[in-house]
Amino acid sequence: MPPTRSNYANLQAASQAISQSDLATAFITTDIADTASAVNLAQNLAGATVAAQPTARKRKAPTKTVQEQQQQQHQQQQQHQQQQQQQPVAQKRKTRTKWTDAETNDLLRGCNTYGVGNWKKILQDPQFTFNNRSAVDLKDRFRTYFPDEYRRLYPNATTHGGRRQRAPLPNALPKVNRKERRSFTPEEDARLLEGFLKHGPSWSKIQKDEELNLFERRSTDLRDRFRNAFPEKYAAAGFKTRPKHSSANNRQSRTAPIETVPEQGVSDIVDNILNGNAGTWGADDDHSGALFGTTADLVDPTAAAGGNGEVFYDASSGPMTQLVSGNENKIPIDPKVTEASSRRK
DNA sequence: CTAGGGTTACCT
DNA sequence: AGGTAACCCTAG
Repeated sequence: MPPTRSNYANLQAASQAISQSDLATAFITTDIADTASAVNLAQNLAGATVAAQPTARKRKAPTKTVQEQQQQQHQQQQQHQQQQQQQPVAQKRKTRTKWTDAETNDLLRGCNTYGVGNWKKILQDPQFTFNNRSAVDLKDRFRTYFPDEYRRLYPNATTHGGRRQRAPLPNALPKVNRKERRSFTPEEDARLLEGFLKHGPSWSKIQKDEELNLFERRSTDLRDRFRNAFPEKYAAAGFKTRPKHSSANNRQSRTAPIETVPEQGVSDIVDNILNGNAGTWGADDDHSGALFGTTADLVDPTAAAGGNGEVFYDASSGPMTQLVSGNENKIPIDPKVTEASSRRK
């Protein structure tokens, strides 16, 4: 159905009615001083008021009590009065800003860390940078950029992605983008250890702990480093340490650094914890047998991320196939609800 | 807060 | 002029 057409007609009609005051308002309410932008804004203002009217939402009307209906009616009346009084205090539409590859890459990394759907967390994580985006923007970007994945993850969605197979865009996200190696300093190691004793294997918490000042490192890097620098403590905590080296590959010389994160996923960590293999940090004083305070702690999302910051994006096998479907433990839709609902004593 | 439907700016 | 990416709105 094309409501667009009627709205567009309305918009056109309304645009012609743009007054000088509208333009003036546009100038006042924006910092943009060029006429074109102001006109554009004015058009938006005019269009918005008109378009809002005839656009009947198909969404099911929620069952409201009579009292609620009256309240709503009252609110609408107030709104109406306000609109009539102080004319065009309208809400201007946010100016359109194209998503950069870097942003998209961060979005993906965020999904790796927190799981698809935790947009707020991704947005707030300081290790990711976005250009004035909201959590909804992140969701929208994911939905438009990975329609197939979105549809698979959210089968109830009937728009935005059921449509058309998205153009590949494969090279927009180079798999590599490997950061330059920065060796851990002894000071960093010390603080890392301190953080572990304080928070346990909640690498994201350690990363965010301001006192530890490990901001520059990603949570996964902290985990990798800890496993490498304190293997015995890592093992004592119930995690699998890395084998000395992989056998066949000769490239892995003696000084070979940790190259990739092993297959250990969230469930492994949770299992270890559930089995009581965990270490003695954070002495569960008042947490009802839990070694950590919250479920989120158990399901440390950092464990879900891949190694070395590489985004799980494989153009050859389709967007994010590994990310979302290769291993559910690696990239849960929502870490909170995926694991750890199993009883833990 | 997110999911999901709807809207519109921008590009070709 | 149509398609699409980046927005908005709002139920739950």
